[in-house]
Amino acid sequence: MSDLKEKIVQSSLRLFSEKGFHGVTVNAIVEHCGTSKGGFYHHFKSKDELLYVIHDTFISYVLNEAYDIKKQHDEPMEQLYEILKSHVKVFDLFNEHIVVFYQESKYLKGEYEQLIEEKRDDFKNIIMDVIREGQKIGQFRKEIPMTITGMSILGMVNWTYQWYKKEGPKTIDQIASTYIDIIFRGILSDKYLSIYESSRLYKQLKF
Amino acid sequence: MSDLKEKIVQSSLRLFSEKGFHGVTVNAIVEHCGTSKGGFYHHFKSKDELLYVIHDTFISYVLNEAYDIKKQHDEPMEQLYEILKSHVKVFDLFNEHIVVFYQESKYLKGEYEQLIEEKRDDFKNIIMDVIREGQKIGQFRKEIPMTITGMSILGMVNWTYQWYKKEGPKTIDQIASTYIDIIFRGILSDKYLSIYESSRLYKQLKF
DNA sequence: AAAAACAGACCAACCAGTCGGTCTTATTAT
DNA sequence: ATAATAAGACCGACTGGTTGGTCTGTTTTT
Repeated sequence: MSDLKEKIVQSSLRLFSEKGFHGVTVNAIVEHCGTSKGGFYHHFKSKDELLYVIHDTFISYVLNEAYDIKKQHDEPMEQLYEILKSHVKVFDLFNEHIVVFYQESKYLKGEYEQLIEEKRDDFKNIIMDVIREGQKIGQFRKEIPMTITGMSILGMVNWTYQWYKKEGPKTIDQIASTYIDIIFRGILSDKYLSIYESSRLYKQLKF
Repeated sequence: MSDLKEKIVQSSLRLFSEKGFHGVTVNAIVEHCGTSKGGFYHHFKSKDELLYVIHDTFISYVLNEAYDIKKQHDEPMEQLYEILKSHVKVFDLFNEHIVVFYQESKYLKGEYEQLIEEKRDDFKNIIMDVIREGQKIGQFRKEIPMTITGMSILGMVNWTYQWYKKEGPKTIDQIASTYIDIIFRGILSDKYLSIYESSRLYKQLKF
């Protein structure tokens, strides 16, 4: 990716995450990074394409992480643990991407919308599969509905974008640890809760 | 509130929640509810004021509910239980308000923004106070940080707007029950977890 | 008769995107 | 090596359509 294109993405991330997609004009973007309309439209077909690129960069990264983790671990408990840990860390790496992703995805047009939705669903399904499998083999409690459990976890984690600030008092590791601990107590079966509490996983957590 | 004003709010709720604030023109709204520009601007100073009214209706309701519950119960555990139960139910009553509230609040201007932010903070503080008090008297686990715990809960619950559909397979009561169960297992101290599990509160839950 | 409720043509501002042109870098021909 | 040429990168004035909001006038209610 050329220097200018990267610069445009960075500027727009900053501006979009602050003022929203519709609160930022193309002129504002090119001014912010010291280029021109011509420069912008040389690298992007439209403002909508820029929005898509931002979305895709983020969701592709998250999705690949999840795939990798699922390959490297085979216990649902460990898979969930690692996915959560990795996914929360993304809030440090892709802070601005995430704000845009969750605030502006409604404004993705046509094909762009579909492409992102697919990957978004893929990620959701990975989580759901982990939970289903975990319930099946008795690691997770069977009495609570899978879908709601999955959405609870996603909600707790994804909501982070609403309040997390890099300069804030809590590190991203503390946040991840707290999430994991609440969730694991909440959804692990009694048997596996005690296994978990005496395991390496639990000891890694830092509050 | 006059008939037409109510109609305008209803139409705009429908349209905003589907297409977003910037995806809907004032003309689209007046067309949808069979009035005119004149009719619209007779009742609202601006499109921005309409957005504010929608925000305020919702957050004021939620806030009052929380205040009432805090008065009627004095145990943090019960307060949290009732607030969660009531707050989740709001997704049935104010489905469209909520979508607009969480998607478009960035576009509130000037004073409107401040007014809403205040009430939003008030609500957050109520939750935080309940958790702080609960930790202090030993109902909630002390080892996990209060702020993150609070935001976890808010996240899990608020995220509901992203996926809940009235026609969906899960009732709002099932969802509330699942949230409460996961959260209570996650944050209650061992002593109070067993109290909770043999209490009336637990028996009310329906998965 | 006066005030409030509503209608709809009109306007001014704004903004995504275009287009002809310039400058810089890469490629080819001599 | 150098001139000639092509290609890519970038500039910025301009445009055409859109949209929030206004204004004058009409109807309905008090």
